[in-house]
Amino acid sequence: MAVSPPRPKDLPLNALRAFEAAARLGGFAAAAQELGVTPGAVTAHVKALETQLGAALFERTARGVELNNLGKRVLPGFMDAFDALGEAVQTLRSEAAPRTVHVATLPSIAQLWLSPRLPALREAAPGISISITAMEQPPNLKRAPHDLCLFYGEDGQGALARDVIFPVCAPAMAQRLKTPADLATATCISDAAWADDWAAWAAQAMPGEGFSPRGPTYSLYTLAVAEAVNGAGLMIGHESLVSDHLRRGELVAPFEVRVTLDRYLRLWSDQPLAKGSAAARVSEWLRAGG
Amino acid sequence: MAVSPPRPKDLPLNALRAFEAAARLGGFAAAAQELGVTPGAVTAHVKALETQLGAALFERTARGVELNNLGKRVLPGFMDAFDALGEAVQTLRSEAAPRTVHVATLPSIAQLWLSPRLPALREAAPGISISITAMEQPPNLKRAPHDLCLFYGEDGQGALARDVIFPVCAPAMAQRLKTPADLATATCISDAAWADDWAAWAAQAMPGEGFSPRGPTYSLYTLAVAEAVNGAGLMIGHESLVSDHLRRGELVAPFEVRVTLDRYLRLWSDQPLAKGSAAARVSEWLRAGG
DNA sequence: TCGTGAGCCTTAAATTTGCTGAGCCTAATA
DNA sequence: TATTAGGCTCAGCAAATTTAAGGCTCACGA
Repeated sequence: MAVSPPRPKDLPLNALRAFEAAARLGGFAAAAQELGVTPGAVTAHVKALETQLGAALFERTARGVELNNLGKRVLPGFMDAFDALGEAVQTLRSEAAPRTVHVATLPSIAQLWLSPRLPALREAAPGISISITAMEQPPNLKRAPHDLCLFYGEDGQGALARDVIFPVCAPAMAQRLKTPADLATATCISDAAWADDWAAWAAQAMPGEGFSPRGPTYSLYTLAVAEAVNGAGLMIGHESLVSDHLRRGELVAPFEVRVTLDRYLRLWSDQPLAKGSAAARVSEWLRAGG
Repeated sequence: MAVSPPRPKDLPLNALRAFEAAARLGGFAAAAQELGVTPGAVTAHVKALETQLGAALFERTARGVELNNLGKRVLPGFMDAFDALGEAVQTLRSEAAPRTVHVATLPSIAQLWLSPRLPALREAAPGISISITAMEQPPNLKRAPHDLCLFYGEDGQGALARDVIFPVCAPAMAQRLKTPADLATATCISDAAWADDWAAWAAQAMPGEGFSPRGPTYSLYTLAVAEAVNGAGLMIGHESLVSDHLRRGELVAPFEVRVTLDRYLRLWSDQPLAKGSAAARVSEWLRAGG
């Protein structure tokens, strides 16, 4: 009933986006990651929103947050709205920079698979500029500013190659390794993100032996590859990522057994790519095998 | 081709909203008003957006700005997206505060028409809290946080009353006024926003005389009414706004001629009001004549 | 059952970002 | 030539974000 101040400010846009992300992803930390901010910022946004509304949207438990009834009722509307906004932004981006393609991919794929193909790609598609963003998790293409995603995934949709793994090492070291049993005395490098690789391979190569690798763990696969080349030990090679090193002889596969995982190197986009667009041309070129 | 920084920030939301508002309304100043910020902030937002895109969205002329081709192509997508977002926000507001109704109206209507009805409305609808925001122009209900708009307008949709005007003054002064010709020697108060009222009335009451009022102009109609009650002069009364003063005898209409304008006191909302919602109940009560 | 560790949110202070408000500039109007 | 309307610039200040520390549970193992 009060006469409000001259400028009744609308609900803050960024707070609404924070709410939508947190609600959709089921937590403030996940939302913070998607939005590229810290969890504290999400906390502040949601709290500001709830204060301004005079009603809570989440139930706080020490184990995280959960949408309450009000939040559940309004979430779909916001998801649709932000989806529409994301599409408009994608359109804007591609119309504003029609000759630029943004690719999101794993750091290891970026360096070991994509980077070696770029010179030929630039030659095949002159005038197209390719920007690569390395990240650990595939982004939500409806929200993030990327045209193409290139990641490993269970889904076969848009697969470029099956994920095939096998131990690799420097040629000098391979001479001492005759059978998988020789691994017991060798240094086995692990990658933090793909910690299960050794076990997955050993399950087929040395069934029933419960192998667990002993050796250093690197957080960057690329670093592990460099160390293996230097003779620091064996590591699990992903065919797509080490084929260049194998061809050049910097790495060799000392054992016969290759394990095909239920996982694919996938290249995908959100909306169907506009025919003839830069993103479509890059995608086709990569699919055609470079 | 460069590997981007870890957090490729998306396009800033507020800048997109500024662009959408400026594009839709055809100027930065208008957008600034709708958004409740200064034009300088809109300038900065749009510039930031254009810089980040690497492409202009507006053509700058000294006479204002105009959308360029790129802007024209992407505007519809953003209008749809922000419309959807506005609807989601409206839903959120009404679900979060189901017993509150936000009304946007002219300051004069707020004080002279709405305010006198509020006590009875509160009694008829206990538990509903009514918040009134006074503004000169009807807000865009798709964007502004209001449930109901109450303004004069040409459109008859949702009309509560026709706009009928006629001179009014304090009773003491009325005794000296026998015919409209006596206006020549009287003080005729004008309202800045309704500067044409005297001419519109005179055109019918004193045809062919080219009457133009001499006397002070007030920017607030309510203030003009108070001055008229004090005997400061005659003013044009709008029937809906001065009927209470006439009934109480604080003002009288010295002449017979009443002019019915092609204008209505209108009450409207954006989305159809949910049956039984607080806004719907208030709207019905006001339409029923209080 | 009790510690211990990990995950997740919150808080407070420091920093960065963005807003305002007054003045300047340009072009169209009178 | 004066005036008006609209957008731009920049110094000073307010608001949002980060950073770092803290608290609260759950899950695990003794």
